[in-house]
Amino acid sequence: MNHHASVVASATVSYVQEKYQLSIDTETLILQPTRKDFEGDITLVVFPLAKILKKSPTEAANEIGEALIDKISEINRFNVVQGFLNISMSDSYWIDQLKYISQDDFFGQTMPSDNESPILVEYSSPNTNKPLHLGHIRNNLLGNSISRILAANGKRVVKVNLVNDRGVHICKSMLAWQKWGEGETPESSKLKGDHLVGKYYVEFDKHYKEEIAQLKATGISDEEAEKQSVLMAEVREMLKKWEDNDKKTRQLWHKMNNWVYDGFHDTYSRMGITFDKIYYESDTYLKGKDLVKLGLNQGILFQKPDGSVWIDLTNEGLDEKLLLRSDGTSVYMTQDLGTAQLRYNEFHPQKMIYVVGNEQNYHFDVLKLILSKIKMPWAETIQHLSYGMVELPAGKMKSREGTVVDADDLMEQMHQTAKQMTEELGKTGDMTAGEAFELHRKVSLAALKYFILKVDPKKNMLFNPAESIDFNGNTGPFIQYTYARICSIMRKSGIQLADIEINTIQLTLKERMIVRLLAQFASTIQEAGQTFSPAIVANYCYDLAKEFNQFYHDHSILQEPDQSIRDFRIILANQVSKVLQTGMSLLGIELPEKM
RNA sequence: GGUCCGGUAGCUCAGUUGGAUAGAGCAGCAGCCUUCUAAGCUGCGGGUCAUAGGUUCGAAUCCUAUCCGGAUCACCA
Repeated sequence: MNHHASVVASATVSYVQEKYQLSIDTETLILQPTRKDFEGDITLVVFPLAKILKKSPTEAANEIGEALIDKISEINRFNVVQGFLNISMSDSYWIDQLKYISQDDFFGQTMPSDNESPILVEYSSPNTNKPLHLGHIRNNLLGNSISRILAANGKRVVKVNLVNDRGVHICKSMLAWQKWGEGETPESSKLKGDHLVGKYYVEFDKHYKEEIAQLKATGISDEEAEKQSVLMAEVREMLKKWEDNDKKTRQLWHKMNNWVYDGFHDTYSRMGITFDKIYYESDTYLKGKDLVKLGLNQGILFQKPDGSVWIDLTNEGLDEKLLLRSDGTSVYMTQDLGTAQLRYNEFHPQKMIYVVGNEQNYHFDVLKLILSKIKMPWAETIQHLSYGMVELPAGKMKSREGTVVDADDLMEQMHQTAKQMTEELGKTGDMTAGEAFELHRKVSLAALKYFILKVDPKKNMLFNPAESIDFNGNTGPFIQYTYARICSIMRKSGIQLADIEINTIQLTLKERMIVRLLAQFASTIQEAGQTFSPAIVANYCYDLAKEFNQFYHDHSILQEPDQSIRDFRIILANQVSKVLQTGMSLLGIELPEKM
């Protein structure tokens, strides 16, 4: 709760206590920021109270309003509209708030406590058979931003990535390269490693489809054709060799995976994505079998006659789920059980967050259920942070059908757009080539990141490649621009902030609004941390920037003749820039000082 | 078919534990640069909050049903 809200809440509670001997909880009071059309800073919704006090809403509102003015010197005025008590805090209250905020270098953030156990955030988790696309961008940006938001809430965060570097799909790329690659390398083809490998993944699919079509032409069923496919048999053969540690297969696997890692490294560093620890599925894919054994011994799991192991979740409204194949090998779920335990043993985290698309909701429901059924005490530390798909106008992105928006291409394309727009606006006339490049980079990434992160994570979102991502309006560059404007004022003022202080002045409406918004920053970060939603931070930054731009338009700052007012406005502007900087950094967005 | 998620302006999205006349941006139209950066600001038009019931002082928000869209329910990961 914001400071002024809690002041009003506790005063109201104690008034009701004293006057009526009724004890009410501050939580039951409904307080909200006053709507713009009415005068006031905070509004108490009186209907529930009126009921308790057995008075009409208007009567109760007036009574409480009078009492608040009486009790609290920071409360100036109030007005009652229907059942709403609109309360105005005094100018000096808001000025004190700004003073307090501006003296706190880490305003809004909670300092980490050392002895607390960490929060693990798993995200990205790419496959090494194809380059990253827009869906991965959303995953990476969300994971990265949520990690930062949790850190700002005083949590110790460990960012982990589980690379899916083995399996049938990897073998498809390998086989295709072996058959048709003619020794092509990233160097010889001038292709980024991940794109080169992805090319052979698509290549495999093309040949495989042809083969199936030919087989089906002989009059057999789909299923039968897939069984008879020579290509697929070769892939399985390769996977078998890989599992048997066949030297040549492993060499090829290493070589191609390293190409991909080089490519991923470029993409990650361009996006500003980092990890504290990287797991490889090739190291962990055999784990989890001991947990299955435990479950069998406990009688939670059962074995079918063919030897396969299952769990029956029909009582929970789910289905039966396979945990070990009849040949004793493990499946996706088995591995995830194993890696969860591995991480628990390694970090003893208070929470393990998995940033994974909502298509895997079912998987994580089952994962948690199994763990709690076999009585792992840490089962409830697992949390699936489920986010929606990025859709194209034609529907879902599909790698094999080529309907994907490639991450590298998109970033490059946006960089070029930023460059073009910046030049049209004549912004880079006095910049060196290097400075201009940095600006284009920051602006284009801000546009992309903000575009993704401003949307509520759990919702699906749409990206239309035909329309370029905006640079005006509710966008990252808009917020950057606001920041750059303030930086410009600071440069021109020639003032050291330490040399000026805030005096008591009369505030304009806009000035009040901005201080009020600034004061909400701390609770915004908390809410974002609790709901795992960078969108809340993004929308807050937009509101603040918009409010400031309106203020900027009809208030002079440096030209203001009254020194107290001028100093106040300089500190106010500076504080807006600090909050924007912090807020945007939680989204992984950099702010340029000139643009 | 079962389960889960979603449906708010032409388009993309906000809308806090149920609260006042449902908000932004884009697109469209009309204005504002001799004055701290016009990537900005101001104004106009644009809505049956999918539909129908219910709960109550009060519903985009909660409940029920229906319609539409998506995901998922593999000895794939």
